[in-house]
Parts: sequence; structure tokens; C-alpha cells
Amino acid sequence: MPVESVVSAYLTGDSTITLLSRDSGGRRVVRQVPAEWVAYFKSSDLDEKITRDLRTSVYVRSLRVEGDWTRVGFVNRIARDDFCSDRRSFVSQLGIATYEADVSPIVRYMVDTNAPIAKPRRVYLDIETDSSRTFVQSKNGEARILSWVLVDEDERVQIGVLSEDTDRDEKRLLDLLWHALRPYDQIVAWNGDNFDFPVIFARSEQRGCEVNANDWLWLDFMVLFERMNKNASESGDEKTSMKLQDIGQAIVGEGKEPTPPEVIERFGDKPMGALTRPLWEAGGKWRDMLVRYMLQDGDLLRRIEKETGYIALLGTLCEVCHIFPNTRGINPTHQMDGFMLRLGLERNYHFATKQYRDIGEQYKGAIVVPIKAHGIERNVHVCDFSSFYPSVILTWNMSPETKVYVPPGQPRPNNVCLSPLTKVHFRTDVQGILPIAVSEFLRLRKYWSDLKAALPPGTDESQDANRKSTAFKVIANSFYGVLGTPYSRFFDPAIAESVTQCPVWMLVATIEEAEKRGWTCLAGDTDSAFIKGCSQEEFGAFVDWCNSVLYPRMLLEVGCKENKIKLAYEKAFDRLIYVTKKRYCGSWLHYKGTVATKDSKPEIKGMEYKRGDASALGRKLQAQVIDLLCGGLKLNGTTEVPTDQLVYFHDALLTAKKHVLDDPLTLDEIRISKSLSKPLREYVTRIKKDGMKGADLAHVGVAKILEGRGAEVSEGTRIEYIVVDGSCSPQKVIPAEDYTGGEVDRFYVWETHVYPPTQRLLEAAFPDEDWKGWLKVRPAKPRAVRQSKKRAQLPQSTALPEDHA
DNA sequence: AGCTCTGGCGACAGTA
DNA sequence: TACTGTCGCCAG
Repeated sequence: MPVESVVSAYLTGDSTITLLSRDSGGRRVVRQVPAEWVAYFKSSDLDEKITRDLRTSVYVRSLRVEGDWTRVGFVNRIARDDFCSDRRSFVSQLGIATYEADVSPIVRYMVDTNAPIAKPRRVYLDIETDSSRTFVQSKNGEARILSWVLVDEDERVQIGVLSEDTDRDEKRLLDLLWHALRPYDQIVAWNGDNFDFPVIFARSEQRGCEVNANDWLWLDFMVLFERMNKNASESGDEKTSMKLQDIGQAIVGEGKEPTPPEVIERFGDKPMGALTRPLWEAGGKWRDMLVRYMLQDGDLLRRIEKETGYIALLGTLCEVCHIFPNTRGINPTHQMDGFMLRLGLERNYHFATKQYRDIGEQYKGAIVVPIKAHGIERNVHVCDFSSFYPSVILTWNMSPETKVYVPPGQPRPNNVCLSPLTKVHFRTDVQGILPIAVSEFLRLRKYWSDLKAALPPGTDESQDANRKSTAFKVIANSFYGVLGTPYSRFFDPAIAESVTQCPVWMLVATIEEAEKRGWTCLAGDTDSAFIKGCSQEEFGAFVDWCNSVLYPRMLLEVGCKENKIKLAYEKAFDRLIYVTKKRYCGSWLHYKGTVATKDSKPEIKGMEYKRGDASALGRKLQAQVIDLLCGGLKLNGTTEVPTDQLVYFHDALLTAKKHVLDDPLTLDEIRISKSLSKPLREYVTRIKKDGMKGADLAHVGVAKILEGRGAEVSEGTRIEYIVVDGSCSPQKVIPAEDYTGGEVDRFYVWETHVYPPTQRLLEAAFPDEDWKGWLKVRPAKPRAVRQSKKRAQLPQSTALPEDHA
């Protein structure tokens, strides 16, 4: 009998799993199965007496032998913990190791039955609450829900609006929502985990709605978007805000709708979201405008998904990993857990019980080669190792159960290989479970991308195949990280360090070989080397030689039996300017053999242009100079510095400087946006030597002000601010929302956020020119000693723009 | 409650 | 002024 696909599952009490699925007519089917609190043991670890004791214990529901393993099902969580988890537990006193004794019955069920994860019926949700309450009050369920909107994939729209300001009517509104949700399985909202979902739960409980939220999968689209979009965006412009309207604007070109003039006239100049209460109260056309606003947000979610396909990709990832596509399914550890537990079961392998441990020492990571690039470099060839970390895991057969100890000084056995920099040894005669997993990822990725190539483009089948291919790429790339986190079941710092250090060993050897040929390595990072001094043909031949001679020789020396390492000639730069490690820009000669054209955009890495915490003016000036350096500049010889053309740069600097110092500056141009990486309370205020409290970081101080105003301030919140006086320490800052147009320290803006990023770039490109002269714009401080006491205590008057103008 | 990693740059506050 | 430690964000 085929196992039905599962939409969602949750524990009902300690001993029952409720499984949700849908029949062919789309009706919900609820089924209950016993929850199994399972622990595995190695049968060889159990003697007859222990087995008998387990079998007859009232705490044990089932016991069976599966291959080399004994699978014991306990009656509930406490029974399993008492037997297995605690340090003083029954089995730990006997010194018996347990396996997977932490796995939840839900995961156990999904892994054991191999039940397919259903494709959930998705709906996008947006709610509005009473704007007379603060965000925090709303979030805590202290504000009435005024309205909700649902939009589904077929653009079917449902709306609920409060009729009267009573608990009774709010209950009607909520019951209506829960009823409207019944055809759907997955509920998607922007920032849902932090707002919409808890608000709905809290208000429904207050109103006495009889509903079980576990019947749905709750997905926070913002969390998913943040993770998936990290490497996708080109400039920093898209990274300054995670507000739905801003993301909508960046992704689908719509979202930032100004408040209609008639609304401003009647209710004041605020965003629509801050006017929900007055609009609702005014009724009639005003209430309709509120609904339209809400509708637009709901539909924005659908359109962002249509454009990005991120939720669909998550669905594929979760399907492959036997987990449910809710917010939790976004976590790589969770994904890997599901995938690996199933793989282990199929391969007769079980993983050690997950330990809760203290965060240990950091281990060594990748190598970043010191920069030798100087000025504008021409004709730079770049090679890189394809999927370096996965191929290293395969080549060294790195896995917890293949790891063996070989005492120092003792000869390496034949069936063992050595990670040369970490001195960790691995057996090579039996493939480890981690390499099995990695080869599965790579095999399945290839399978789906081949299938995608064979299918007609644009079809659903082709898109699905493409997503599966991407999903396996994502999993393969996150695998190493999961080895390195103490929160993961697969945490093994010795293996993780070997995964990073074998590449160090190979990259260093590659660079040495290139330099032996008289070439220069200008830069290199983790898996890449930037080489100058050779022709394309020579470099291509070098890459081939590395693959066919150098690496086989090196790997033979350390005993690897299989060579999955592959170096590729990725691209060449026509021009390349390195500012520092991890910060460079350049224009391509070719990419994987395809010759670049005049329209090819420059490649930009790490520079302020790419950063969401730089000021927009700083990004803009840097972008202009990058365009000049990588394209606009006419270079005659390969090394000649075109001093006659420096005038272009000086023009750009002059214009930018005049603008910063003299023109009105908009908020968008000068705002700084940084996120809180932890809850506000966890930022410790340092105590200074004199016993006084140290200053908060700028964005932390502003966050505290905003919190006082009732705004949402939590981990991950982006805080926007303006520096009004950067000449003192600590500097003075205000929330961006307080900016009215004048109160900004222009000198600081130029001297810190606009010019220096470009100055560093120009100094890198033209190291013989002097670029310092453009920096200082702040008039000299008046000598405080010559001032009267009163005058000296006034704020730095020169910092105010009026004085300059 | 649950959490992919390390290397590296630059802004900043504070100290000697 | 030079230096240290913290923080946020990016490269890979």
C-alpha cells in the first residue's frame, strides 16, 4: 500500500501523532498513529540481561533488531530520557552508547515510513491591527484586529473587516478567518513569526475561538527571503531594508505606494500602516482604502514568490529532507537532520544521540592569500576548485565512523589517508556515511539538472527539475557548515577543520607551482587564485597539469584512494583593482571562455557599493568611480597610468563633495541602516575606567529610543539613523524617522561615509597619486581655551550646515 | 527555542 | 596617537 503524502503532523499529548493529509477530493484527512520515542543501540553493546530488562520494562513499548542495531521504542519522552539521555541514566551508567535517542516521534515517523511530504495548498496572509496601539502592544495581543486579507496562488482574494469595535465582532472576524483558512495548508506572511501569527493566536485565544493552529504550516516569508536572497542582490541598495514594501519595490518593481493626498489631508502625513484605526473608524470610502492597501500587501507576497520561487524551492528542499515547509524547515541543521536520518536508515547506519554542549573552540578556516595586486592590473587569470568542500569530503572519505587514530610517528596504514595539516586520518576501504550523502547530493543534482536540460523550457516539469537541482546544490553547500556547528547532530570540529585545511594545503601548492613558472599570484581566497604573467593558453595548460599531474601526486602521498578534486579555469580579468582582501572590482576578458562584451558589467566584491550598511551617497560615488576604472578609463599600455585622465575622477569627486556640503540632503541619501544581531537587552553597556557607563553603539542607542516609542525592536530588526554630530565622542545620532531635512553633520557624512570608500579605491588604483587632499572638509575647531566658559559648552556650532553655507 | 562555518574589513569607543 | 575589543556585514 503506498503511503499517503503528509501535509503536516504534530504531537497530541505524548503518545499520539496526528497526521494531516488530503484525499483526492482535497478534503482534509486526519489520522492518528502512536508516537514512538525511539532509541537505537548497537546490538553488540547489549548483553542478554540488558536486552531482557529492556524487553520486559513497562517503559518499553517495542524492541526489535534491525541489522546490527536494536531499535527500542519507549512509551513516552520521560521514559526514553530516563533510560538514555541523562548522564546518570540507566544506559549511560552501564557505559552503553545510544543513537538517535533525541529524535522526535514526528521526525521518526516521517523518516521511518518515508511518507512523502505533500505539496501544501498555499495562501498569503496579511492582517491590520489598531494603529492607536504600538507595534509591541499589537504583537502582544493588546490591539484589536481590524481586518485580514488572504490571497492564494490563483489570485483568489478573501477579505475580512471588523464591523464594530466589540469583542463579539472581533470573534466573528477571527472565526471567519479560520474558516477561510480551512482549504489551505501553508500560511505565508511577511514577518509572520514576529507579528501576524502571534497576534492571530493571542487574539483568537482571548476571543475563545476553538481552533488548533497546528493544523496549518506557518511560514515567515521574510525569514526565508533573507536567507535565500543573501547572495542574489547586486548592490547594497536592496539590502538596507527588509520591509515588505521595499523588497516588493526591488523584486517586482512595485510596493512603495505613497499615502494618497486626501488621506494625508484628513489624517496626517503618515504611512498607511500607521493610519489603520482612523481609516477604519472613518468608514465608507476610507475603510475601502484601508482594504485596498492591505490587499496590495497580500498580493505583493504572491508576486514576490512568483518572481523568486523561494517558497517553491523551500518546498522541494523540505520534500527531499522529509520535513515540513514551515519556518523551521528553513534551518540547514533541521534539513540535514531529516535527510541524513533517512539516508542512515537506508544504509543501516544510525547517528550518535545529539549532545547539548557548550560552544567549543573555533577551528581553523580557509586561507586568504595576501594581496600582491598593485594599481590597475591587466590580464589576470582566475582558477578555482569546483565544489571544493564537498569534493574534499569525498576525496578524503571524511566521516565520523571512518575517522581513525594513527599515533604520531607510526607509518600510515595502507587503508588510511591523512589530512596533512590537521593530522586526522580516515579509513579509505569503506565509504563513510557523510561521503555517501555528499555523493547523493551531487548525483541527484546532476540527475535533475540533466532532466531539466532535456525538458522543454518553461514547463512546470522543467521548473520542478530545476528547483530540485538547486535544492541539492543548496544542501551540498550547507553540509560543511552543519559539520561545524555544535548545535548539529553531525558536529565534529576535527572533521570540519580537515574540510577547510585540506583546501589550504592544495591551494597553497597550486600557487607555489604557478609562481615557480615566474607568474605572480595577486590574490586568492579559499578556493581561488588570481594569477598574472601568463597567456590564456599557458594558464589553461597549467590548470590541466594541476588536474592530471599535481593533484594525483599530492593525493597519492597522503593515501587518498579517490580523486574528486577539480581545478577549473574560471575567468580572466581585463582590468582588476584590489582594494584589500575580499574587496575588489574588475572587468572581464572572458568568463569560462565566453568573451566579455562592452556591456558586461564589472564584477564587484565586498566593497561599500555592495553593503546594506553604507550610505547611499557613498555607494553612488563608489559606483561612478568603479565604472570609470573598469570601463570609462582609456588605457593605452598595460601598465601606463593615464594621468591625463585623472580629471574624470576629480570631476566626480568635486560634484559629489559639493552636493554633500551644499545641497539639501534627502533621508535616502544619508541614512545608515544596521540590524540588531541579538535582543536589545543582550548588548552590554561597558563600564568605563571612571565608573561611568560607556556609550551604546549608535544603532543600539537609537533602537532603545524607538523601543520607548513602542516600535518593534527585536533580534534582526533594522535600525535606521542619522549622525547629527560626528565630531564628538561618542557621536550624536537620531532615529531616521526624526530627520526633517537639516539636522545632519555634512562634514561627517563626507569624511566618513562618502569619500573614504572611494578614496581607498582610488588609492588602490592610482597608488602614486595623492588622494588625501579631498578628505578634510570640517572647519578647524575654535580653540576652547580662548572661548568663554559658556561658549565652549555649546554644541560644536561648526558642525551645523548653516554655518558652512 | 533553536541556531551552517571561518576570515576579514572598517566604524567606533575607549585606553594608555 | 596607536592600539584593543566589539559589532555588522560581506567573501567564500
